[in-house]
Amino acid sequence: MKDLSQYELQRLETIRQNALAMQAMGLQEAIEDVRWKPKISSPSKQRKVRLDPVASRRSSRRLAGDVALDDDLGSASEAETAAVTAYRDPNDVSQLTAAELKSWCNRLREEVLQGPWRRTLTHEQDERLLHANSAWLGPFTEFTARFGGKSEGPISRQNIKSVLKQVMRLVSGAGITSDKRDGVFAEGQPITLGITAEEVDTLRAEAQLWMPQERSPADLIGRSVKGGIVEKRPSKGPIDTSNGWLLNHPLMKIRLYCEHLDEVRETSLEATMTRLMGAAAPKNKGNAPSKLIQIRVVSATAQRGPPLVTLLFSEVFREQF
DNA sequence: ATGACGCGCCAACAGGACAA
DNA sequence: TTGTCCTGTTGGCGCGTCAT
Repeated sequence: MKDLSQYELQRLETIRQNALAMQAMGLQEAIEDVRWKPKISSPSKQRKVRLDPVASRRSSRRLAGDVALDDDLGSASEAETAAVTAYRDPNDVSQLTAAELKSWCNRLREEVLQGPWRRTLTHEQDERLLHANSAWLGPFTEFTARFGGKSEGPISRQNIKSVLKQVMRLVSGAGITSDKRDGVFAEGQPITLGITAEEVDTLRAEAQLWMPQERSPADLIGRSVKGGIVEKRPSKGPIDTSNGWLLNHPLMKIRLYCEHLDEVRETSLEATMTRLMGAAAPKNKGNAPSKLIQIRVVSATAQRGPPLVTLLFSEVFREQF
């Protein structure tokens, strides 16, 4: 294992120490349970099957599910190899260190900012977007990637990327268009960090009237906004066939982040992060913490020094509050 | 010009949560 | 127990880019 930087060596050592600590606590089986495994997907019922089955036009190591590994690993010790092999998915944010998560999110935002959609922004909208990007979209992305999923779990790269693109449009004030109808949603109403959860819900209700999902989100039914009243099922007009990806999901992520900031203000950063890391009862409907969350707690406390995510968000919030 | 590959978009699907 | 709702993931397709 040559040419590894000091940082990489230190990271490998941390992973190795964690593995030993887990083993010492008899958690090896639990580690195996939560370690990445290829999903066995059940055959789809309705997805159309290619009538003329031909080999895929594409072939690549990535598409074949291959994992890129450093060639130099051949000379690594067993423990080092095991540590690196355990680190299988570079996009599994739950396995990233604080610095890696930050860097991963920075790259992702940069990627979204490179998209062709940005060329449609006016100078003013672009300035607004860049300002938000340097001010709060970073922490928003890190929080959403790490805790924005079901039961405050991580979400996929694809998911966060889709969300980011729509959020950036909303933040710039350019708003969101659809080829299913005329007009622009939320044009000239740029979202800022000061938006409240209630205001986000009003926007979601407006979104449900502008481009409704087939079934309205339950919490919005009956809500009266300037465009009308949200009904359980829209009676006529265009439908958001993307099942909420156009507006509802991105707005929900913003709301989640608003609620997170509120919680930090009302309690404390430490209490919030402790709860998020699973030490306290989860707020979602009183369910027992998942095995995954329990493991994360152990993993965080087994390390020397403060848990990584606490370190990360401490840094973020010191800047914000 | 052609083929390989990466990526975005969209809709179907999976599966957990909850209500009846 | 069963059906419905909701949210996140996956797979198919088409287009753009790059190397040959």
